[in-house]
Amino acid sequence: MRTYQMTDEERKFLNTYDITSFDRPSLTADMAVFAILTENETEEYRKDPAQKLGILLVRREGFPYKGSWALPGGFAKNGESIDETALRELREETGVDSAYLSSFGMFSTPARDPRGWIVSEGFLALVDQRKCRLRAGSDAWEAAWFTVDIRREELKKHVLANSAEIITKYVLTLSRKPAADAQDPEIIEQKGNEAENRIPDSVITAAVEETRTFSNHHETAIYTIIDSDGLAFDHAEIIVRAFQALREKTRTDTIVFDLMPEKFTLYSLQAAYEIILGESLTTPNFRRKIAPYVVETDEMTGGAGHRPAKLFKRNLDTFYRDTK
Amino acid sequence: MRTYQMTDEERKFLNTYDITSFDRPSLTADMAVFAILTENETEEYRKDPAQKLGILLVRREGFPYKGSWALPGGFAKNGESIDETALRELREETGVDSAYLSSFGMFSTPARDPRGWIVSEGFLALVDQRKCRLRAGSDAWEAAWFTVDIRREELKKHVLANSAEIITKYVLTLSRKPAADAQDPEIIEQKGNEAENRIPDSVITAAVEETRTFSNHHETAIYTIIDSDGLAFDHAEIIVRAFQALREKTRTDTIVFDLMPEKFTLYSLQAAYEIILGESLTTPNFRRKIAPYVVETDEMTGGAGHRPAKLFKRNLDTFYRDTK
DNA sequence: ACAAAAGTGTTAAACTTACACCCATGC
DNA sequence: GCATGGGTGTAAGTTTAACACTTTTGT
Repeated sequence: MRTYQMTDEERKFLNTYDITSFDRPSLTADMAVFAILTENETEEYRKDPAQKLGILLVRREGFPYKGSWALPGGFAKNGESIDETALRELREETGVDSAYLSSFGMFSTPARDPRGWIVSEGFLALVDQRKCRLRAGSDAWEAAWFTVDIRREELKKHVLANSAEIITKYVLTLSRKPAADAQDPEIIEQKGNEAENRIPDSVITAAVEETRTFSNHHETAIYTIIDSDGLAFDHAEIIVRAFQALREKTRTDTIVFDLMPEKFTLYSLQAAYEIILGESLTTPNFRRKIAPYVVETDEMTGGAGHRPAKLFKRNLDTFYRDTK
Repeated sequence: MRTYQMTDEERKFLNTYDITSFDRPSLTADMAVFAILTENETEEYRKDPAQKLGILLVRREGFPYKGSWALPGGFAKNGESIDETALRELREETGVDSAYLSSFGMFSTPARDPRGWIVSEGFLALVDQRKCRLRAGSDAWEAAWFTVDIRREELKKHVLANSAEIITKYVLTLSRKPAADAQDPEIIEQKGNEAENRIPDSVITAAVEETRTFSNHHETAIYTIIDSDGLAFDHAEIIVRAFQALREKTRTDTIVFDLMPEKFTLYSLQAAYEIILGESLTTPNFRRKIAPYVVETDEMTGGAGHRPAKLFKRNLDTFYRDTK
């Protein structure tokens, strides 16, 4: 029971209160939807197809940044929470309505959108690519998976007695996943279009500079988009920050399972970790670490030019147990 | 260099684009400003004064929730980022302009504010109480420190084969810090007021229920305010979530230093950790752990009924070094 | 046969945890 | 003397990290 009681005086205040008389921003949810993409089969019968980190982008149909690729997302509606906005957008864009979803920060740099004052809450979404059914949303006429490659480069490290400045450059390379072939049921609805659009603008590059300043015992990070070729708005920055959030959460939580199909081999799970963390892990150690979070099934893989592997699934017991 | 070029067609679009024709929310930054409060001296000459976790609240001057206590905060202005809003509010409210400051999530439940569609970004701020100079902001006529006590209570744990529901109740008790006495320079400006306000409504209680649902391998947390006596809006929920963020960050980062004065004893640092984590730590182990983050000064405490302690300060070297 | 992935065991080093112990001070 | 906080050492237990090794498959 809420003990707050409204008085007549207050009721009168609220009736005459006009919130629209104050300047206020539009609010959007921008979605960084990650998945593990499986490269096309190689000819070598032994070698497993390579796995890559993928992100979902949509091509902008209208101004501004018409024709550029952007993160899926959309405006919040009155009467829904921002999480509901994010879930609605995810559903519209991928057809998936249950996925790992969490916000990782607000993007509100002045003039980040030429249309006016628009702030975005960034959301990290992890999906199993094979469950996605891409289709065009209201503001976009094409949705596609891009592989993500983020190269980190430390440009400058200035450490003084009681202040420091560390500049890091993130070089983003997003490559459009080779067009879905016939047997791939991924694309359901996609407006066929002019020849111009068939030209595969398959690689997007961008560079974001992160300036971390330490002074007065506090850290501030500022991001500047150095170069953004074919990516709309400040989405290059949002992608970098989303990837950082993904890496951070991968280290601390067991969220990688959300990128996997229900049943998976331990090797593919390890590969997913390695892709996100950007380092190779030693198999025995990795297995010991994830052992509590998986359970063996009685199914096996087969048909590859090597020893078959047991299929595992998530151990739900330890999933619930992590209640601090 | 930004390679995006605007066409005439796009310029025309933007000139006629009216962002105000869409429904949009007001945006505020709500600040959970934490500090370590030192209780009044005890009579026992040996015993050090107790330390408590404190939070800054302001009493609302206008409707709605007139007379209730609320988190400090305010509306974002066009032309500033939300972090700038937060820093501006912190400065206005405490006089502090350099502090640990980070956002911990958006609050956007429909109807959370009776004035209309208002969403808030929650900010965690950690300050050294002794550096604060409280004063009234534009919307509040009184600011005060409250000690924070959050009691956790697991109400229900329903774990099935592949779903679970865990309900936890957080009972909040906020006690106004005994009025500043003469030698305390904390309060600079404070509008003196009617006798009614002298009655010390010194204790605020509230209860928030957290429902964590696990289904489809995903976790969702929903917060419901069960009882909020004297706290405005959904601020009881924001305080609980801010405290969770504080505890989480205390475990992973070295943010506790931001609550401490420049020079401190290892015991007071340990006490700060214990207050936040809600558990007692063993001294030798604690010291080993924080040893890399502190450096000895040549100063000592004295005058208490026990052995004097060395004063330490933060080791800035390791502060910068944590660059992953 | 052999390359690629699947999978196990062993050991040293690092870190965590628990606990036992002594020191210095003001009254 | 003694309660209180200040401070150190040691040893057991656990976790992490590195590496060496065997197994199974399709061509």
